[in-house]
Amino acid sequence: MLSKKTRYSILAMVKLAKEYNKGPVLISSISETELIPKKFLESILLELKRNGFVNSKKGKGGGYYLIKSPDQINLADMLRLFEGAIALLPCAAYKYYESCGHCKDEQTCGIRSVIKEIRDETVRMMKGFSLADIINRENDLLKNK
Amino acid sequence: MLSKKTRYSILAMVKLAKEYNKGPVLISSISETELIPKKFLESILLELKRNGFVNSKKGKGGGYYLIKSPDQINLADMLRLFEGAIALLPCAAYKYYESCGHCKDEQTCGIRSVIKEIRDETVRMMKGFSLADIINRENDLLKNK
DNA sequence: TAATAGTCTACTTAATCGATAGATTTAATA
DNA sequence: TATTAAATCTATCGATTAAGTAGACTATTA
Repeated sequence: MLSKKTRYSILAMVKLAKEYNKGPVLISSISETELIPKKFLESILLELKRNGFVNSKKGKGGGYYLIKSPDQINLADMLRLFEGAIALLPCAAYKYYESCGHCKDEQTCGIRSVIKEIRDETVRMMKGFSLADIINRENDLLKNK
Repeated sequence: MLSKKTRYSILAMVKLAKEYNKGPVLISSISETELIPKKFLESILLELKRNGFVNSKKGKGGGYYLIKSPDQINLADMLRLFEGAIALLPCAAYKYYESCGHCKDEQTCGIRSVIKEIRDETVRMMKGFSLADIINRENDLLKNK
């Protein structure tokens, strides 16, 4: 299950994607519409900024905004930031690889092998979902209602 | 990432699967070959027993053994025991459903919709991997080495 | 009945999660 | 230039969970 931090970051990013190219969005505006504790959201947005997802403008008329276009940001990127590895085991991860410290030979470990297979498919799916896809999905669901 | 508890339980179950129909296996034997702290392993096996995965025999010649055959126990079942929901969001879970408390209308929430899609595929994959599959995989990897 | 092996209760310790408070810096505008 | 609006930084906090340990107890069987 995703942490609140990750959930909040996704909610915030989708919100910013909806306001893409419409100027900066206030923290307090995101906080209110998405029901996220303001102070907590501040720290999340700051981290998103440090990692190149968003940018901000200080002072009057300031706020946060997406740097890249909504179809250039996918779920896999966002999850990795706050959750770390996508794989279920460290020995099956690429970007966050670590030995599990249990099996004698990683190359022939059956557990690792199947977990890797799951990981590969999960990453493939997550990369296939961008912020733009999520917004389109929402519009489709509204239409067919 | 899976908790140590879950990892240890998978290691222990695979071990028991390898010894299926060969009589009870000692906690200390599992602890030693799989490098799992004994006391911690005790509590894990107890929980696996309470949940119908294994059974035990006390006294001399005792130990733990699988109840069901290794091809009848899959990854999804095992993960759910110690990790809870497989879905990344509570609103996308079946067996552990909870409202997320953020969107106005769950039926048209784009985030939930894509997370559900990922969940469905993940569960499908996990159900496809049994303890027997993991052991077969290991044998295949050894053969092709 | 002695030895063996699982079971139960109760801790402990460290890390992480979720969140808040308050002071500071930056920028726009009146 | 003073005022105000925003983001930023530092620091801390309480609650929960993860990981693991200790030790007494119970059941089995040779």
